[in-house]
Amino acid sequence: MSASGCRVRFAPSPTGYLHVGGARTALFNWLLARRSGGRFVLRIEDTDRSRHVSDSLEKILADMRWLGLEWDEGPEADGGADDAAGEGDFGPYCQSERLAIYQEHVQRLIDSGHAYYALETPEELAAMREQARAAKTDYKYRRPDPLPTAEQAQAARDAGRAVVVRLKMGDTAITVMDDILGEVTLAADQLEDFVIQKGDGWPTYHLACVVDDALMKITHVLRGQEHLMNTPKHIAIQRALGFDTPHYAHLPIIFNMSGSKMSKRDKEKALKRGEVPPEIDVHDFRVSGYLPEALLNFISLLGWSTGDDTEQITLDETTERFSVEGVGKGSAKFDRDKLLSFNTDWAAKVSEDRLLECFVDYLQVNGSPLAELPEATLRRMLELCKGFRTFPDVITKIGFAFVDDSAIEYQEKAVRKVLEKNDGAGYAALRNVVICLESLEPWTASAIEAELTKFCEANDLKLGGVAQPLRVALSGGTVSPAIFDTLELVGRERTINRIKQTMMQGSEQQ
RNA sequence: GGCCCCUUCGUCUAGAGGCCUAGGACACCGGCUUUUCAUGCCGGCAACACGGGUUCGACUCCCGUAGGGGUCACCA
Repeated sequence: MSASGCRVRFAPSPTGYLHVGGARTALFNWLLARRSGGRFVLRIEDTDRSRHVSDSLEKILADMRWLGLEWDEGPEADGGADDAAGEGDFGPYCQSERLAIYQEHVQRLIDSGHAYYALETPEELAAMREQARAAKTDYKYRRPDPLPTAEQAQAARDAGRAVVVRLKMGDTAITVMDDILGEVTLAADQLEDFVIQKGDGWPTYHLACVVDDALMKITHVLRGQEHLMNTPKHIAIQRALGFDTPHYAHLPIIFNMSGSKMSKRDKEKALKRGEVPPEIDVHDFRVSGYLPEALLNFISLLGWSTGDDTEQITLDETTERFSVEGVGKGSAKFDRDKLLSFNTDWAAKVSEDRLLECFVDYLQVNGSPLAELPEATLRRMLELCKGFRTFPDVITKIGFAFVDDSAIEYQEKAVRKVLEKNDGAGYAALRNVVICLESLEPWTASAIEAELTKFCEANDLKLGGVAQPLRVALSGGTVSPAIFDTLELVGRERTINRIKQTMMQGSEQQ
């Protein structure tokens, strides 16, 4: 796209957390704005009060910020807006605060003969649809003739009936010029007079969206392909109102590996089956210990590619390379394995400071007491667990170092294999090594390494012969970071204590 | 069902008529490294949905078929 200074928008409905599909849409819009030196507008589409979920605006803003997709205009914008509200020059940016604007435009359409009052109730409409379905014919709303007058509409309202406003569709086909899909034409007989103002006086999505895009001077609309069939309606409204039509680009839809649409439903279903629910919302990935860098990078490659063999690139590099033309037409499946791989690589790649920052966020968002650990300790944990895939792996691997000695659970399998096998060779190793450890000075990884190496030579053991028993003694299982570092981190006192505790349990059983 | 969109390895994709013996990444399989678990390194398996055209030549262009998806609300 050669256009410069694109004004784009991301327009979520406040119905919960930000969905990954929405995040991809937000990202592409953000990318286009940054790439063209334009503005990224965040607009909240909350015209349906019945669907409103409390807190969801805050949640969406938090998710956007976590991803690093800052918006220039919109609620709590930090784009340096100089208007009173600090949101931007074309606010308000929540549709719930723009009712008068919509009603004014609806009135204009009525006055100009482009729209009319319609008196059918939802029940009547549903019955007509049902009738058509039973007769196996296509239902299409038929424009009343003559049209209800303003007086009739008022009389209906006075009688307690809700009155809607519909837009008159012309009798010519409408062609969408899509920057990804090309020309898409919808024949005139496929278009019907649709509702632009609901019975409660609020605009429908179509009207609000078009009016806002025009008033907010949006030049490019990037949205999901599920909106493709809405676009002719939007173009019709634009024409009736005398607005310019922005560029449109409909992004391919993101699916599950199973081929179904990714939805919150998946979480409920998994829960019902007693499975771990899959991450669907951005917040889910945050809680599961993914890095924003990895999620963003992975998501950017859903429907778009760098054009060469490079895949792992920063947001800045993505911005440099991104173009709407480079977006593919086909839908994409969300491959969690690949995301996991990306996360592993990003965790190994970002700076220590950044990794620490993300780790702390992970711990906090999960309400973990480990969040209170000294920074140096958290850094050490991260360093010892290098190669981890997501943050929970770190806890799994080294979390035992931060619990009470009495909380260690000894895994039966590990005890049998590492301690009891060969006439209790593991116990024997522990019994002997604990003596060396008790007097070792200083208690550092290198000193421990020297001591254990010496110990192995003296006892004709391989390192594993003592490292594994120590692992079981300290953690209850067979997995930990390098044994010397682990001992250092756990500390002498607790190391000795856990070894003795292990031996005691062993002798009880014998 | 009507309309619309889509179709390269299992998955994400590169490919814009000869560069293709179709490239990369994830997954998978095998090997190496290793005190455990990971990580890392090396190697391997694996695709142009099908059928017609057009062309000296089609993964690339056209038509059809099949399959997948979207949409048909006073929800966005």
